[in-house]
Amino acid sequence: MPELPEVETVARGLEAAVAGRRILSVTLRKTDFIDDPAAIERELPGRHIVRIERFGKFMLLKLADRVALAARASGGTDQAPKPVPEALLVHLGMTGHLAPHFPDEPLAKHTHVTFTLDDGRELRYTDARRFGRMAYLSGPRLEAELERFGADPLNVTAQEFRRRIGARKARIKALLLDQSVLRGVGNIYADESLWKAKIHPAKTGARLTPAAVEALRRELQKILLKAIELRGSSISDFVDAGGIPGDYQQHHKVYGREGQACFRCGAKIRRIIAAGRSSHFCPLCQPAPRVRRSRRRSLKKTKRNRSRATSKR
DNA sequence: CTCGATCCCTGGACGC
DNA sequence: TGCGTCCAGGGATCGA
Repeated sequence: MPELPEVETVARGLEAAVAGRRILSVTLRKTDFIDDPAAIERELPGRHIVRIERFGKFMLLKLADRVALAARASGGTDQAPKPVPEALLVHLGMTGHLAPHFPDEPLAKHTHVTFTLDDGRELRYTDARRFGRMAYLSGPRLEAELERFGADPLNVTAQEFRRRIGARKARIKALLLDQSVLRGVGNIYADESLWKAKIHPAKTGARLTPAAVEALRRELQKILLKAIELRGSSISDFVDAGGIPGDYQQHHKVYGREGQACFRCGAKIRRIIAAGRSSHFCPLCQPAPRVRRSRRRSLKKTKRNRSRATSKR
């Protein structure tokens, strides 16, 4: 499942493989994961991909600025029009792949988009579950879309991390997964960094000590960098733009290790659902937060459950 | 503001 | 072998 390190790996591979290429034509098949399919068919043919960047879990295929190209072609003008940023956003979801292929390679199952390139190759997007997303955006709409997301976990400062985490009443696991808090962290790296920082996933941000918050930031960054170095985790069918799996899954300490011994203390790794996702942790190294439940609240809950049960009949 | 529930989707694991 | 069932999960959305 592509998270920050996996997306970074694919983006780097695509940067090396297709940056500078021109898109000749677009073929769409299933389009229910595309924001505006007609815009892609209309805007992309003829455009140069200048570079590929990662933004959170998105890849941005930046397109050559039209105005600059037009100005250069006409030998310049008296005014200098402001360049309008344009990009194709690609989110790989759970099972998305974006990779160049030779046209004689058979079309893989679930290939939904093909970009024919000016060197004869095809950039193909396949996605079995179609949890991914694709969108062509430009100008203010592109900027507005990117503004929805939080800090890049690799660059976030201690101060900003503390501001985004330390004052929140939500569970730390939910905060790490919330893309408007941090962009790029998913379930694997959330669990791995919480284990390393010895923080229980159900602890709230506000109940973490400043030292714990900073430890989490540092461990998260170290883990993400190491995972990028190993070209990501291949736990389902993740492969990079060249079809090669990553190696970081061999370094997972808790993810997918339910019932196995903690590498630190030997206790059995447990799995709970937090923020609607399975969360793997060590019950000894990552002690559960003390639940301070008021009597009033527990009564309320009982009452509500009872009324819900009766309303069913 | 935060929560859980629900939906989207398909392949793979598992039980019989 | 083949069927049914459950589960995985990122993100949007809704109601509490």
